[in-house]
Amino acid sequence: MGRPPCCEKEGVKKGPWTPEEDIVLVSYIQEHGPGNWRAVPTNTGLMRCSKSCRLRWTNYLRPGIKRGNFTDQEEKLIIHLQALLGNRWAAIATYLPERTDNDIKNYWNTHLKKKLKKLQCTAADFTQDGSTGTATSFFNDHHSLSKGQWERRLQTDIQNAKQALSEALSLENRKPEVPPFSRPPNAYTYASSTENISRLLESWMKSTPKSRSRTSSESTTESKTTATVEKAVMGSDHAPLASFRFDSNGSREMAGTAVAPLSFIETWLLEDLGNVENAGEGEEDDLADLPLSDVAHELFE
DNA sequence: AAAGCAATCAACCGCACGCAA
DNA sequence: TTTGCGTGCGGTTGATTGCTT
Repeated sequence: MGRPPCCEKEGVKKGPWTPEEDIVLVSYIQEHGPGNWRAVPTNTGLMRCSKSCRLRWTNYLRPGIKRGNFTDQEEKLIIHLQALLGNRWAAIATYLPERTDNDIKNYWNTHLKKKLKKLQCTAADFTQDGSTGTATSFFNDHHSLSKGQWERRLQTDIQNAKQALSEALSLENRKPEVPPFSRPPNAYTYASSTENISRLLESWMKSTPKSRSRTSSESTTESKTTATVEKAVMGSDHAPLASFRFDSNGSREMAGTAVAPLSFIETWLLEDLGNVENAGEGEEDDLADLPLSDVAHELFE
């Protein structure tokens, strides 16, 4: 009884993906579109679990993924949304379409948690001093409540967020543009995948043999890998577009790539954060001074 | 230069959910 | 209604990298 494993454990490769495997996966998805992941290892010959293939695609190879340092705005948005939604990383990631839930989760666990903890200590110090430091309000808002009150409030927050999200989505649905990730598979372009892999290969090749262990076959093929990727991904019936992002009112421009238009709630959050940012100095204190619940109640009631 | 430690992040694991038969 | 499958999600792990001593 019980569910069978998603794949046979024996003969399944684990660990980091090689560029060659990435090529195979991207080429396959380029042809068939994402989905039906169980069939991917069988049809591609990849010795990978279907889940592993899906994860590799969604977290790394998928078009439009931005990697690298989080901007101040992104950071604040994550903090804001985490306070509102809790550890619902997938939901949070919908407001940062260029970041994966995994990325956000990692960033939260490695950077933001510590940062907020530090802030919490600072806030406690402020409170003890009898001052009304800005960092206190957020934490007082949540921590002074009893557990039951806090949970009810959280439920309300979640409800509000859901409502806001559906409103935002309905607003976006009226626009001709459709977010890239909600497009049917055939509407995807894979230029960004090429860029992703090229970037990946570049960094991979830049690393010294000392810093990165690899097989001899990998090292002999690396010089031609980038070209192979380009060929594999670009040399197909799917004409690679320069960008799958859109440029319209409210969109952002990043590294020459137009970014999807801001949703209603995202705009609101960023505006709010912008105000906080401009309100004065002591950014870290201001960070924690986001009256989430109250604003949400006022805004969405 | 080398060893030890901490930080980071890609990837894995297991559970939950939705849907079709 | 039940069952099985495919997929999504969040927590956790472990390899790698960078920093400190």
